[in-house]
Amino acid sequence: MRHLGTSDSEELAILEGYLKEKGLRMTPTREAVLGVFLSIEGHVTAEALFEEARKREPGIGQATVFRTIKLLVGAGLAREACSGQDGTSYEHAFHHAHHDHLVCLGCGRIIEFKDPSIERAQEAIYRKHGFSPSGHHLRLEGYCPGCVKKGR
Amino acid sequence: MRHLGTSDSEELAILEGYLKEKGLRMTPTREAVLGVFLSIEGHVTAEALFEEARKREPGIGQATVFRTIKLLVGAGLAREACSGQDGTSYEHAFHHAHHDHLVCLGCGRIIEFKDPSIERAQEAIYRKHGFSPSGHHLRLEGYCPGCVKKGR
DNA sequence: ATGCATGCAAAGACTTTGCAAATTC
DNA sequence: GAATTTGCAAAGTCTTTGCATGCAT
Repeated sequence: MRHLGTSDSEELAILEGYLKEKGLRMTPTREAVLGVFLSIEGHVTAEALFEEARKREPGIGQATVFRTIKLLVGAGLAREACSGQDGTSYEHAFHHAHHDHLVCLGCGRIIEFKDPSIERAQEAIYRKHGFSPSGHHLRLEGYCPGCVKKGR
Repeated sequence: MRHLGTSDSEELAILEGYLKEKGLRMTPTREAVLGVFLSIEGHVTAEALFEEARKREPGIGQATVFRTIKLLVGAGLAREACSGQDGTSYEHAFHHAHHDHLVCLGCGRIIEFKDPSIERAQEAIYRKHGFSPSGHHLRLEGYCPGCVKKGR
């Protein structure tokens, strides 16, 4: 199996800390799933994570992947990105600047972006209503240039 | 069964036009599902729609509700709102000003708002990437003044 | 007559759960 | 050694599909 690189050691430490705090254990399987997750940029479905993880840990089961994803979310390393018809997909949540999504309804392409003026406007909304901010999701849907050209 | 009110006649006409265009037919069942959908403010899950529709058309089947929702979406009357663990929920898409949501994670309160500067910024994002806009979802999460005071 | 619509039940896709064996601390 | 983790398979959700019957045109 491939080992986690040094660049992943911080995430590994976070997961270990989270597990210890919960009285849970670090295992090779969990390390492998974390490694796969960190090696994939962008969004991963549980299915994709399972396929990749199986290359490193051939005997791994789907259930373990699902269980481990929940741990990663709990540890603040992963975040639910969106639920489509391929199931829920996840994205990096640590050392990964917050961004929003522009999704093509034609081909499924996802573009990540961050817009300061949107962020500022959101802060204003929170202030106006006296809310303490905790997080947000913005998803813009439409058709990309390619799909528009093809007639949706 | 309850009949559609005059205020719903515009939506009814839209659905009829859409169906005719597709070579499909308007039926009492479809009218009932539309009526139920229009009578529910906010978000509806397919399950809730089924339960309500069954009160008006006792023999209606789940499959018909699912099939009809897709027609409503196709006709531009409904829109997918979000997919959670209760399944996908839908909201009104016609004559229903677009709005975004500010959600309190403490008490579940939902405040609807609309912010012109956010809308403008979103249009700019679409233009910048050459996308043809189709819709968006913005959900701001946090804690409302009351919950903050109570210590989350 | 032709073909769409419906309800039922079966199938499908995605996720969770139960359990005995293996592994970790 | 005690308790957690794992893989497998079964069960659970939510949604879609197949099909015979019923209706509309």
